[in-house]
Amino acid sequence: MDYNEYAHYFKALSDPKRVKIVSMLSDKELCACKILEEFDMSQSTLSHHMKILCEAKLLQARSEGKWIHYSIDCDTLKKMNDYTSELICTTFDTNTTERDK
Amino acid sequence: MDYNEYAHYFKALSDPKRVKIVSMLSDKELCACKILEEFDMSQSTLSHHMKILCEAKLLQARSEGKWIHYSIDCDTLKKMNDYTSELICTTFDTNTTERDK
DNA sequence: AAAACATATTGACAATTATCGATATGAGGT
DNA sequence: ACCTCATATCGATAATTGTCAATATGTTTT
Repeated sequence: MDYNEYAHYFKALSDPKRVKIVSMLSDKELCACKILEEFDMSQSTLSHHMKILCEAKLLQARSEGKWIHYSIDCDTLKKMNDYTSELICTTFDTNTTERDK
Repeated sequence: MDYNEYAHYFKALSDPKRVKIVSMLSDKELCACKILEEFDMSQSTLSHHMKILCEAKLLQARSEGKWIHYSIDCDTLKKMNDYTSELICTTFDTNTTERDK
């Protein structure tokens, strides 16, 4: 387990605006200008957030003319999902006493 | 969707040491002193990290004598898991062209 | 070539964070 | 009562982060 790698993924989602951006991309790809419309934030700030999400590989970017289309990088999301799955499955159940087992 | 709530969860795991702490608790509960043994960190710093994890409800604490036993809060982990699951399932597949469909 | 549009980068600043040593609290053991 | 152990809190500091305005880069349109 590379703790740094996972912390990097989670850090990318540690800001509510970035959570919203990723959620907006759940079922489609969008260019930055469309994403910006949903926020009260400067263009440079959004660009900064997109960079963080791409560098953490939560998003992937696809250039087309003057637009850059962003979408979710499923491989990374699957890794995050697997991580939390394992924590749930193997967790010691503190709500169950020895007697109950 | 409360973006603040989810950002709070993810923020708690945005530090590699906290990822390690949560992983250590994947199959058992541990007191802070046992966790501290695995780190090169002061006791006050660990206490700070435990507070962040508990306040984000990723961990729960159980007092017993002079010890405090920490364990994973499954409800929150399930929420995080569900969030990433939805992003994976409903994601627009950018690796598939219109022609392929 | 110039204007317009989409995005990235730079430089600055305030707010937040991780860290430590020192100290406080609180529970058991002697 | 005192000492020890486990944990929390406080105060300080260096590093990181989110934000903006200004500017740069690159593409399309006129």
